[in-house]
Amino acid sequence: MARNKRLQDREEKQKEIMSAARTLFLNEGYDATSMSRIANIAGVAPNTIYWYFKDKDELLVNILNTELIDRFSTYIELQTKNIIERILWVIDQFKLVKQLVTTVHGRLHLSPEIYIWHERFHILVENLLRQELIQSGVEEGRIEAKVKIAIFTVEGLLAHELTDDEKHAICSELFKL
Amino acid sequence: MARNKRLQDREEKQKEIMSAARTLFLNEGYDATSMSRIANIAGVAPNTIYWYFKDKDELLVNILNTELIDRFSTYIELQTKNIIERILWVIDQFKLVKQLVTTVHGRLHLSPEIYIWHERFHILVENLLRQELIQSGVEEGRIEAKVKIAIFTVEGLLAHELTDDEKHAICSELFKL
DNA sequence: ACCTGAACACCGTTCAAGT
DNA sequence: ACCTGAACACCGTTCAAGT
Repeated sequence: MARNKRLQDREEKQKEIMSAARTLFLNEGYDATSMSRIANIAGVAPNTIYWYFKDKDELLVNILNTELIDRFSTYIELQTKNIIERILWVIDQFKLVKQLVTTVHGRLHLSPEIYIWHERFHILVENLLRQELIQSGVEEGRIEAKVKIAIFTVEGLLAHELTDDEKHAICSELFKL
Repeated sequence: MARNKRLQDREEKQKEIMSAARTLFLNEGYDATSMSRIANIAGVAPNTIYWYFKDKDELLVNILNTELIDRFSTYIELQTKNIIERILWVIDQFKLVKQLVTTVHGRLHLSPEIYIWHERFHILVENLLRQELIQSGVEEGRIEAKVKIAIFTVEGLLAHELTDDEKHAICSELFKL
């Protein structure tokens, strides 16, 4: 199975590069992380990364996707807790990705890949919030506006440093009525 | 008045640089605008900018401040219209600055100047929204949470492209009850 | 197919040298 | 005081050349 061996090697190398990029992106931020540093940690030449990924943006989108899948699958197993606790959990989880929220917004109109990823992400989260709002008994006509307010608030809570008490008060207010 | 002449020249040159930077920052974005292009339009050598401004971030903060003062002073004269119209006006005004909202959030932790500016800006807008919410009769205990939700929503409306109807529905929902 | 050294066309910023 | 040319230490990315 030479074919499979090759494929496995390729995936492994890809994962090494992504893992190096992931830690750097999360700790230092996207702009502050150079391809050279990623390559250094992954143990390859800087231009080798371009064999596995089209460019820096595609590398970011790949990391965002695996990150999203990981968190989302554990979210599903959280249906026992109440709405506010679930939303707070989401915010807490995404604290790590906080740096990248701003990066994504900033690169929307520079990278088509990121634009598409962002659209998909919003639809996903909006569906999730809509379901939560329906379940908590918000009347039909107000749901769409409330969904938008909710997602903007979640983004705000990610972008700005607030205390746990403030976060809790805001989430309660969000799902009141 | 050689002294005054000098001062005037200095301010004029500063304004020329800021005006060049302003148009480029708003149209192309902060990162996409190089100091060379700014210098080119302002008619100076790239490094001359550093005689007038400490660095690119300080240049941005200066532009943000004059922009803020301009818009804010006309906002004061808007007290006749109702709350929703006033907020929609704010969002419409800041559409131009949209690009820079993301930039500011992205550079918060890279530049102390921008960090301080952002804090001041938030306090200003929060005071404004708090006043609006008090006037529309929101009960004491819920005001602080509602203020945060309102400011996050305004930021969200700036960062994301929505239709006028959606914007209106969201603002009405924000100031309901 | 996979990886690299060298190069390209940029950055923001500094500094010695000019006026 | 004001302005500049030249240089510095970077970027992300490309490409011809190797295995």
